[in-house]
Amino acid sequence: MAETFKVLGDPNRLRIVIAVAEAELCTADIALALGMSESSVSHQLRLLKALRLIRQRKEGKLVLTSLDDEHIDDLLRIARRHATEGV
Amino acid sequence: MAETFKVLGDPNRLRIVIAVAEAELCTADIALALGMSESSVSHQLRLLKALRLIRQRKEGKLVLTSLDDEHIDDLLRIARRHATEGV
DNA sequence: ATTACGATTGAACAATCGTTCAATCGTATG
DNA sequence: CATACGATTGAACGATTGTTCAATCGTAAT
Repeated sequence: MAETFKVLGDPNRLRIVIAVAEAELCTADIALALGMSESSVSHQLRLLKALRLIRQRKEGKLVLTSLDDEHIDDLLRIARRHATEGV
Repeated sequence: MAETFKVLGDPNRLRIVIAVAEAELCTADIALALGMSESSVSHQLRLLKALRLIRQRKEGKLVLTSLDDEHIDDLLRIARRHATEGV
């Protein structure tokens, strides 16, 4: 449980999760969209996958990443509400 | 948002949150229940309070801590389900 | 006023973390 | 086969983190 929260606790990792929650993206596009290096994105994707926050499938030489399940969406939604409501 | 997740991402802090989700506790009792030093608990409570995960009220020389709102309970429930379902 | 005790604080330390860099792998395409 | 490119990996570095320790504060009781 703590590990699930911990991976979501890094700003860049959270941005990755939010990005792939909206659309299935390849590693390079995530890096481009967030202004990160591909290397860094790849490192983080491995962590996110290990904790089953994301799912990955290969298509040619691209690796496409998307959210793993609905729980993650729920976590994002509730955390956003909590963070927002404080004004 | 990331800070909310981050603060729940430390095992001891998460245990504190879970403990006070079940009952309103004073700092010393949390320390006793979790086998932590009072100092460490106090440091972590300050963080948890800063991010509005917990609420505190004074009663004599005791400081009683409880969960701040329902969102936190929801986050705990969903994260537990996600962590558990992987078998 | 003194004692006792719960609570808080700040400094310091070891441990963990996230990024960068360079090298490498895998797979299409020329 | 050779090239190009997306992706991954491991080592290394600086930065951040959580705990401990000692000192201090606040309040209630003697």
